Amino acid sequence: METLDTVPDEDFLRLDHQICFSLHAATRAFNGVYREALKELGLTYPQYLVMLVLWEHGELPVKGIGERLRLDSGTLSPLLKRLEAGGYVERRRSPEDERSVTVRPTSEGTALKEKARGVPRRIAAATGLDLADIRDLRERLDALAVRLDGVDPDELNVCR
Amino acid sequence: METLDTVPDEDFLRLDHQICFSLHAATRAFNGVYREALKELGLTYPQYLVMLVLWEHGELPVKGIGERLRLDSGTLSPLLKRLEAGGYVERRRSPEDERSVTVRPTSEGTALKEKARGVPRRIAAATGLDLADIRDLRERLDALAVRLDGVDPDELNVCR
DNA sequence: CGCGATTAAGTTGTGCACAACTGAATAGTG
DNA sequence: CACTATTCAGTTGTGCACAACTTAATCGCG
Repeated sequence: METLDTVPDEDFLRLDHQICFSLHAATRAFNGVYREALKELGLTYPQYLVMLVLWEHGELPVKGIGERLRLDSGTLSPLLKRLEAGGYVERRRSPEDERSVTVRPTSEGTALKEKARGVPRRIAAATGLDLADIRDLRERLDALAVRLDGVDPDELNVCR
Repeated sequence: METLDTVPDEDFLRLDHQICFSLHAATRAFNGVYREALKELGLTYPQYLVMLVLWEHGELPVKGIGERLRLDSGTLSPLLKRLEAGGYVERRRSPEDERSVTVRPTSEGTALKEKARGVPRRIAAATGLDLADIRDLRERLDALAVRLDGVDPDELNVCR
C-alpha cells in the first residue's frame, strides 16, 4: 500500500507542489469572487468578516474580534480605523477597562447588513457546490486549521 | 430536502460566516506552518512556491512563473528581486524577445533544493492527513478554484 | 499597599496580492 | 512598409498578515 512512508522525497516535492499550490490558488480565487461581490458594499473581504462578526454579536472589544477571526491587533487596528473612516463602525475606550476598546456598528453599518443579505447565496451558487459539499469542505478545513495551529514548531525543523 | 433554495437568507449569512472564515483560517494556519518550516531555508512561502516551479522547469520567463502560480508581474517583480538579492535566482533579458525576462536558479538556488527536500514530508505529517485525504482535498480545491476563476462577474452583483 | 508581571491596543517594518498604470518591444493588419 | 494593437515587465498605491516592539492600564503576589 502507498503511504506517507513509502513515497520517495522526490515525488513528495512534486506532490507538495500540488497541494500547497492548490490551497493557495483556491484561497485567492475565493478572494477574487468575494472582492467582486463586495464591491457594491464598499467592503474588502477581511472587512466583511469583521462586519459579519459584529452583526452577530452587536458589539465587541478588539480582542474579541481578534479571537473570533484569529487576527491580532497589528492587523485589526488599521482595518478598524478604515471601517471607522468609512462610517461603518464606532470605537470607544471601555469605561470598565481603559485598556480595552469596544467596537460596534453604526446605524449605517447595521443598515449594510441588509445590502449584504444576498452575498453569501451568490457566493455559494458561484462555487457550484451544494449544501452538503459546502459543509463537508468546511469541516475538513476547520479540522485542518485546528491541527495545524496546534503543531509543535520543533516538528517542522530538521534539528530535533 | 434541504437545498440552496430552501434555506432562508438569515441562516445563510451564518453559514457563510462559517465557510468563508474556515477557508481563511485554514490558509493562514497553513502559511504559519510553512513559515516555520521554511525559516531555516530563508524563504517565505510564496518564494518557496516560485523555487518549486524553477526547480521543476530549470528556467522560465516571469510570465511562465506567473501562469503556473496565477500571479501577475506586480507581485512577482519585487518577489523575484528579493530572491535575486538573496542570491537564489538570476534574471536576464531574453535575447530573442527583449520584452521578456528569463529567471533561473543560481547554483546556490539549486543547492537549496536539497535542503528543501524534507520540508513537504514534515508539512504532510503536520496536517495529520494520509495520502488519499491529501489528494482528495487537493482535487476539491482545484475544482473549486477553476470554478471560481470562471465565474461571470455579473452573477455576483445584484444588478443583473 | 507597592511593584513587577501581564494584558490590551496601537505602531513600525517587511512581504504578499492586486488594480491601474507606464514604457519598451513585438505582432499583426491594412 | 507603416502604424496601431498587443504583450511583457516593472512601478505605484492600497490593503492585509504578522513579527517585534511601545505605551498605558490592570492584576496579583508578597
